[in-house]
Amino acid sequence: MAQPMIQKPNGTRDVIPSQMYKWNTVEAIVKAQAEAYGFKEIRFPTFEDTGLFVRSVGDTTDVVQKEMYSVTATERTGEQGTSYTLRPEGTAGTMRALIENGLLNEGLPQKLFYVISCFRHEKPQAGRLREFHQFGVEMAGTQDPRADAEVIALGKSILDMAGLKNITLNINSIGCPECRAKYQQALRDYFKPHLDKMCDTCHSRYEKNPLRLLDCKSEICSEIAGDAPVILDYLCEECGTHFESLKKYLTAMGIEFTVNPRIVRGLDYYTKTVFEFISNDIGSQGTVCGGGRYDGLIGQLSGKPCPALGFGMGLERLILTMENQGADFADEETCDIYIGSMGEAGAVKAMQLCRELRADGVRAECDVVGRSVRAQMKYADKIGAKFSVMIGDSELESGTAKLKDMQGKSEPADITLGEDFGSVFNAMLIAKQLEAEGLDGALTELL
RNA sequence: GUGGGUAUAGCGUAGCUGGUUAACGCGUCAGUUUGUGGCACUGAAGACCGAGAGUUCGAAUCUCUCUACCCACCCCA
Repeated sequence: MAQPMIQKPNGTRDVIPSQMYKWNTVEAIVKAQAEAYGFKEIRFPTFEDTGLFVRSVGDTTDVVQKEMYSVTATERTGEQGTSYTLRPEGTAGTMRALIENGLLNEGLPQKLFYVISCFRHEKPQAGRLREFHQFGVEMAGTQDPRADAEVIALGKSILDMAGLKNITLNINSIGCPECRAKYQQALRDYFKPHLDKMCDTCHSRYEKNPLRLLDCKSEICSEIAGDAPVILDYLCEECGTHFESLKKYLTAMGIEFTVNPRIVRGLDYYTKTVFEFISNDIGSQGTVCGGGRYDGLIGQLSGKPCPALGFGMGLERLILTMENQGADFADEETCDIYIGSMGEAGAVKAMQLCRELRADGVRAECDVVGRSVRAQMKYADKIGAKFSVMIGDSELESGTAKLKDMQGKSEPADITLGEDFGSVFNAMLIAKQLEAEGLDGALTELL
């Protein structure tokens, strides 16, 4: 009896070769834009000490309370009692690495970005996976609202480069710990007389996190929340001017936004600015990019206060939005030349030529199956080879072969199989690329 | 954790008033006279019809249980 096939864990995804171009497209966009804004790539462990996430994300948050994949090291590993957790987000690890490597001593602001996978034990649905991929940026060492505007602008640039439409930017300020405390009290005072009408989860929100009362989707609760006090009215002077400045800079950069006092975010470390880029094209999990300022986090982790901010962008959600909107992805490069063969001597020559071409960076393939000439040509067509050449006894004898352009209709050109094969072929390849880009005419004119 | 939906070859589907070897398209592989692709044609491989029980002479088709996946709540990227 065959054992049942083992399947991928719930909430994970394979990316098969035919889909890889989508990932390559978004990763290229994301990296290019991050670098354009002066951010440097950083890498850090996939798992960290559990305490790092508990302390930064917050021990009352859903992420920490019920969504972390944690293991406790056993005696066997010699680390008995140490608990490790697969990272549920990127900010905590980045900040830990920043502090641990002394980067805050190197000139501020530190501007970092990363492309990572994150893990949360949630029930999967559209745009939500247990292992998901995130592009993130973090800027540390400035409390200036220009930094907030820059970070938001980077997010906007990426979404624009990806060709996304109908993305709304929501911004809000949730203030510093002082003004937030006052606001939370005001919220409790407001909701208290309505509590008996409200849903169960809102009751626990009332106790644990009153800000969450604002975005309950139940009809009654949201109706009550409609007239609730607004945080912006409770901001202290500093937080208020910070927010006003941010809006001014965003406007100056031509970035449209909506002030949405309802966006709150569920990670404890946020202060002042919070924002989300939201799409309506990917189901209920519409936040493609979300982030904000977390001025207290570094101080909490290291003892040395340092303002910082950043965002995370869900790459699956980004790709999903692009797919649903019919956005363009970059084409993958295909085989440059397929060198087919007949007979043992031809096959050997084909292998030799392939090796030479590959040393020059040419994508060259030859038959490794032992197929008929016809079948080899079919294969060359299927893999999208730009050129093909067939080598048999007669070609070896004459020293020349027919180089066929697989896309064009022109007659095959003669090409010698000698030492200049590589350079001659490269010239053909470049000419073809220029033609494809419509530059051949311009080049002729230049010459 | 709570709801709803779906489960037939690699993919997409048909078959669902129970009845012989489960069909079709795409894809894959091979071939269509001697050494050249894209079209067309021929053929082949590939499914114990999600799993397990039950009803029945007989079930992919009816009943029950389970599992997986999808969608939504919650929360977030």
